[in-house]
Amino acid sequence: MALGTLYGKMFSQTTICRFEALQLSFKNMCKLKPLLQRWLNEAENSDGLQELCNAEQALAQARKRKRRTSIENNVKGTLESFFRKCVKPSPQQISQIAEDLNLDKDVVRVWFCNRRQKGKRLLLPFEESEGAAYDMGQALAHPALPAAMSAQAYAPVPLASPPPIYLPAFHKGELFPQALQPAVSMGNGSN
DNA sequence: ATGCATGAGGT
DNA sequence: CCTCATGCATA
Repeated sequence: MALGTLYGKMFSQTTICRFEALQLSFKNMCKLKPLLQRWLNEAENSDGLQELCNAEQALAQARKRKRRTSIENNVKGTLESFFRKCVKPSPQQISQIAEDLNLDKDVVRVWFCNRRQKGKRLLLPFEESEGAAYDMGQALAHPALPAAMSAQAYAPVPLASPPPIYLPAFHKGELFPQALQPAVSMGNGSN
């Protein structure tokens, strides 16, 4: 709220949380860091006193948002398997899947959109310069999945040497360290 | 902390 | 329709 009244930009608990957990895209984090850091600095030296800046949340949400449909776990599992076969199904395939699972077409479409987005925010940071425009959909989480995906940009791994490119179970905090460093110094309030 | 949703900007 | 940045609603 304070952030909003001070810089005009308001952030939700969701965004703050995802920022702290480094679960935003690399670009997104870079954009947000300066703002959050600036706010944090001022909030510290100012002896916390402007916290009282009114925050009228004229929740004039006249918009009728669709209620969050809850997908059952077993159904999610099925969707996951479909995703592994094809990360970007055609509208027709989506309709098909939707019918199979007895779900709304849009729900399935959005599920795939979100699934792809989820996969990207963790992998993108690894992409080094170069024109390495892989389409790596989900290299992590599946150390064993030679799927039939039309791998077109993957290393022409001969045979006999398991390529270590499948990063072993890593943690969010181990991703882009150069960006993490400055971020870490923000959180600890003691010293 | 996260899952499903919305909307803006692009094809 | 997609990607991306975001967030309401809920686990």
